[in-house]
Amino acid sequence: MAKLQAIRGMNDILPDQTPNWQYVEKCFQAVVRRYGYREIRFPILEQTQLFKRSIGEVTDIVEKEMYSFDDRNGDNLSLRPEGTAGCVRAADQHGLLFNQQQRLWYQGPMFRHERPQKGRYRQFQQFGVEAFGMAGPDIDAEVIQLSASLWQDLGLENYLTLEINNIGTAEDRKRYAAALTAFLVFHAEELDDDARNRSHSNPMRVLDSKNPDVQEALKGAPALVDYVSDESVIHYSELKSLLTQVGVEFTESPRLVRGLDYYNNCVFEWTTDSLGAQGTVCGGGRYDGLVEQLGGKPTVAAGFAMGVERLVLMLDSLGKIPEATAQVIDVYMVVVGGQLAGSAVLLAKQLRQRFPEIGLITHCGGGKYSNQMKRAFNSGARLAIVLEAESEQPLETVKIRHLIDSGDSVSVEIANCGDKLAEILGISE
RNA sequence: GUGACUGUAGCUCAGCUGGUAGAGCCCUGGACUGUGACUCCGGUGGUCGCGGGUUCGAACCCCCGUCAGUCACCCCA
Repeated sequence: MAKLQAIRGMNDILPDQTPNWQYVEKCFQAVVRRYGYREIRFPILEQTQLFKRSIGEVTDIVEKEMYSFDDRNGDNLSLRPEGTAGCVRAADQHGLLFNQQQRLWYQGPMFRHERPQKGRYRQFQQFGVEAFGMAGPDIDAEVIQLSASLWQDLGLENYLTLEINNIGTAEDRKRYAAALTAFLVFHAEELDDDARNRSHSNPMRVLDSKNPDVQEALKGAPALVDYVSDESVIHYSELKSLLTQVGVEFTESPRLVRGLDYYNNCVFEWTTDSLGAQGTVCGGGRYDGLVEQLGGKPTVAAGFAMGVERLVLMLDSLGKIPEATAQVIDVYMVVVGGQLAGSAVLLAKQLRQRFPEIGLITHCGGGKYSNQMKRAFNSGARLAIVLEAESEQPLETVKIRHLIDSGDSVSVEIANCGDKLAEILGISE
């Protein structure tokens, strides 16, 4: 019988790696707290319709990457491929949006059926923030600044670059898309199949094609800038001014087009060249029309999401994860002789009650002294408490041995073990 | 979804032109050591990703399929 294995593209994160994740999570939570964002949690499963209506019917995500299925009631459900749609649905359903401002954050797994690759998995973890009810460019700037704060805390500020672009309003893009389609149809012979197919369905996606021939053909194509309304232009230039004032560097990328339909006005991406082909670590922008599109009252919004796997990969390869994040044990209790098991569990219980912060492993499974000591050293503990019977008499003393500093050991009466431990570990009660 | 490369013990790898597998580390037993780590001796562990085909016989420098990984395309976080 073949061994069962994890679903392709869905990874187990093992104990050696989890401290790295906890480190990133801790940093992220510290930053969002600093900016006054509150956590929201919403289901991993939603009606497929939610994603079709928000992300867009003709996007790659909806067309070929969603995990969709009929449940036992015959409802068509999908594992969420991103967080914004569910966040909007949840916030609106519970009346958090109408006539209000909200700063929200979330974290959790997303699912897309893509071919796995470094930094791209079928189940992947995202952090995101969404801000509702604020129309000005100041909230756009805040959201971007928040992400920049995180890079600073993680020590990544020199490894990520910010690209921004103004994609105008939905109306602007409708007019632009028409003009672009006309251009692409005229130049159809110079395009590749992929570009040709998109000329009608999603012409703006053709713009960021990596095919040099396509890029060559695009010379002379109508520019989005010329179709963007004055209002958008002003909003965008105010955002740029704010970013400059706050010291967030950026480059403008006229070709930056996000793959989800709900974005409008300013969009942005943080990218790195240290992750190979999956260079985008964080992306977002404004989505003023989405709430209404999903049936809510018109509510402006902006937000972003970042890929945690990519961040962890980056931090790991750059050596930016502090040593101290790994979980360590403080005390390893060595128990030689089966008749001491009762004394051991009792002492351990008392110590754990008295020092709730320390980590204490009691050796289980018996074995001779030398092997237990070996485990004690390998555990990384600072101290070993040694319970060893000298005779048939009840145990009166234990040894406390330094494992890291000196190797010295002291004998203490079992009743005074806690006091001695507090003294050595410098715990004040 | 497309292409290229890769897949041998828990880990890192070796295996000459086809004849049914080895090393180091790890783990473990013992010796030694004033009770772990040095040194010495011994041991566990692999139907060579899986399934077929070619061959008297393939881990193999043969073929096909399949699964998985890596990288690129694509996509996006």
